[in-house]
Amino acid sequence: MCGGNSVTNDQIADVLDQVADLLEFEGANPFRIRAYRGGSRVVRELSESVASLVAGPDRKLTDLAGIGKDLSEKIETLVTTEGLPFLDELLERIPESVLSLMRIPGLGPKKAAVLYRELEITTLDQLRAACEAGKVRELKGFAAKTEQTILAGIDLAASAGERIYWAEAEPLVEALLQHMQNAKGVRQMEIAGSFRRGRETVGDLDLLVDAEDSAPVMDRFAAFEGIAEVIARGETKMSIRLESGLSIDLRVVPTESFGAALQYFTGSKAHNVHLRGMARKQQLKINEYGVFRGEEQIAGATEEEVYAALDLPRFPPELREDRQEFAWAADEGLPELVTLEDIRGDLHMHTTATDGKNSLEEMVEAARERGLAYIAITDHSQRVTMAHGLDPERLCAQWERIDALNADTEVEILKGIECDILERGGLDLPDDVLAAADYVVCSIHYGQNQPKSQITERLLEAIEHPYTSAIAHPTGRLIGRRKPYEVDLEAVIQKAVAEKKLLELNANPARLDLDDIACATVRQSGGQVVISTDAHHCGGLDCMRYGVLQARRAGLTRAEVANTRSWSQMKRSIGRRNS
DNA sequence: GCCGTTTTCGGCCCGACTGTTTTCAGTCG
Repeated sequence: MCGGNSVTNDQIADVLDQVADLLEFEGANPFRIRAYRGGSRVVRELSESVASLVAGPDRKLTDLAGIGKDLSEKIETLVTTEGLPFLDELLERIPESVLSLMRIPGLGPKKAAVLYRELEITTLDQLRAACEAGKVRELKGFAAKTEQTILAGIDLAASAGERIYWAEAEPLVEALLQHMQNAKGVRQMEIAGSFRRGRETVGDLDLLVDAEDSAPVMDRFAAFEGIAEVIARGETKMSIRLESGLSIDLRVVPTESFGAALQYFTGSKAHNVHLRGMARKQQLKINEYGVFRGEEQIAGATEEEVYAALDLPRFPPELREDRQEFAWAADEGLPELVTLEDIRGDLHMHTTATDGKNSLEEMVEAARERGLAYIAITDHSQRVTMAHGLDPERLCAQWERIDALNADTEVEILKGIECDILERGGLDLPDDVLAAADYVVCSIHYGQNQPKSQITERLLEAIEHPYTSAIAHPTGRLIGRRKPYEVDLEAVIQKAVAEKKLLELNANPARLDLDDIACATVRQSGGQVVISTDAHHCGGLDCMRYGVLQARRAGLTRAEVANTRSWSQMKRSIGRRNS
């Protein structure tokens, strides 16, 4: 196993993005810029480490679509020397801080370059001063209005690019749809964009409306609560910004184009670029109004129609990232993604015995209301003193209550424990206690500052332990506000697959601890994920849908999510020694 | 800079809106 502090995929991708930004600022060939951005995306979304790919003899970087001779050489340089001379050359010509100018809405590379060239502006503070002195309006291509826009945008630039959690956007989306329902002449309405694709976070919202007349729809849109400004308003398109800083785009389209527009505005951009490239090869053209052969529109009213015109299935929005979906469509067909209805049990939750807010009985009742067939009660173990973790005696007392409850409830209650992985390694409860549990999920709460190799070793040992069922928080993202611990996730995933133990995808929307890329890795290696809520109160059980959304983005099917099966089926497939 | 079952050169998704313009470039999604 290769350890050490090798360059991560994210770090490589960041460098490629920075090169793209700088090239853009220099006015380089837009397709060259796109190539760098494309390369960045490929690296960032790759489920294996680029560093190990470079080190290994069997595969080449150029095998990856979008990575050619030049990019592969630059990436290899990055991996082996941890630097990139080409980036250094660019930074000699352009101060890094000018890139912050491009974060101002409406200020792109061309205008930013003019500001730098003519006024030697390199920072937002200098730009503000120049605007206030009226120097900017004197530049060619600028005028008083632009100067005003820039000045107003400088404050926004500080927070630009901030994304909100999908779960935070959800109530806003519902309020917006509710509000827009009363607009005159609305025939269909849908939120598109990254929200529809179920991304963990969303940067803005895209509302698509099918209506005969756009004016009343736009008037209604302008009256949405919390609106700070109308950024633009045309015949078919309107943009607003809320006081919270979030912007919402509205598009009004005719019925015969609604499907094409929905497809177009759902994205992702990379998915659409790929799709349009395919269309071009078939002498077709796709835009937000439909699919066209010459002048003739051959599809557009529904998404099914648009995709069918290209001989493609309607991709679930969660898959539209130009990862593998087109290859799947061409070969074995799209996976049938797991749904919330498939989920039969929740295997991680807490009660008032430790740090939960509701009693055992209340959690069972809440699970019954949500139609779950089984749940595991997994309070903390004794080491977690802050949460009043359970020692063997208290745990056994809880299990007696569970036995009694199981006698007359339709929800099967499993005797579980969230057993701590100790700082020195090993588990927090004796083997004879763990052997008597139905379900043991292990996690790290202490010693998170240890070196990566040591944390990894602790997790690997826990996976190997005969009485464990699953590992919670394998990426270390879940640990409060503190910095997540560092871990060799690939090694953990490989081990879990080999030992037939489960990796938990936590459904907490703000702290998903297996991202879609990690899930995809589990999927590719033939492993199993368990989606759990880690609920600390009854309402927390509702989070299951966020976990399902994340699993769908990773392309996970019903069969690849363990808790879609009955408990008796599921426990047979876990490589845990039976007591 | 990437890519190729028409191509190793010449393409590369496509349209709306704004502001500064005398017909369009820049920006955005």
